[in-house]
Amino acid sequence: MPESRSEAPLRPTRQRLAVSAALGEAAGFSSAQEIRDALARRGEPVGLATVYRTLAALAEAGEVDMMRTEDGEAIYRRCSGTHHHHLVCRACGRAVEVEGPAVERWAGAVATEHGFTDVSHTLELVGVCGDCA
Amino acid sequence: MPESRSEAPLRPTRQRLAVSAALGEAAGFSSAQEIRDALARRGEPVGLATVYRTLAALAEAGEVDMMRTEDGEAIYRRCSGTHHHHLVCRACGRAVEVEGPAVERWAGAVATEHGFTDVSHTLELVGVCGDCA
DNA sequence: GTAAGTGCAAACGGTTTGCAGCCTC
DNA sequence: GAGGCTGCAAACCGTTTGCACTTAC
Repeated sequence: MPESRSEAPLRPTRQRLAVSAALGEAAGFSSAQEIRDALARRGEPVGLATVYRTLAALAEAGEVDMMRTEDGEAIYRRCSGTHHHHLVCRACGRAVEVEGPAVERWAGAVATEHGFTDVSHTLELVGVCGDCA
Repeated sequence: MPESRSEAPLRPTRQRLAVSAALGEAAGFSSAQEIRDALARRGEPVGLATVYRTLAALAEAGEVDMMRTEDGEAIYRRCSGTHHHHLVCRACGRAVEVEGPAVERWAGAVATEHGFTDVSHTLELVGVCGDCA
């Protein structure tokens, strides 16, 4: 098997650019379907399959992060410089972005301590917001 | 809405006891299907639907935690007294349990700061362990 | 006896894939 | 011109649900 190093360069087609742009504009995480809908509404229809393929490619290339919602849906966000987490209201769904330098540091320390490298983490807080309490 | 307090007592049927027992014996997380297979192998067949319904009930009752694997499968573990998180090797799947008092505290603080109450959190660390590096 | 619990199989919903045609290099 | 890329629709797969039957109380 020849490759395994840098994969194919990934052609800059209209669809790929559109998906990439949509990801850039979205504030937080978006699901594949949301991206598809947003683009369709904007007059740049892209097949759902293509959205999934593009997202998979971007994730592979390390340009986007992928997470799972509580009910198993995949959601994506462009890998932004600032890494943050979400505090979500389980009643109304409102979400607040929070940063946790302390957590980041702790994660790194724990990983090292156990001999792990190249560690990433996922953290999610779920509760009831003031309005819904 | 009347309820929200103690729900129905949950009848101790053969199936429920079996699922509960299987969860107790499993070291880490198990998927619904794994539980079903394990029970079937042991000669205690339980319908898949029943396994799902039982797990949902146990989760609702706070007796088990539910998480999602990277590919969207739901996995469950009995809620042990000590709340801990997992550091998983993305190559061999080995998992180490870690505790993070700092994280727990941080989560509580952030939640309060934003007016959220009754907050729970999920945290997962994924990396490459020493053996696989 | 009654309502909760169970099994089966069909329905679901998000994701993946096969294939014929289109488009970038 | 060749091979990657796209769209469509069918296939997948874990999970949920409708319904008739069984069982705990």
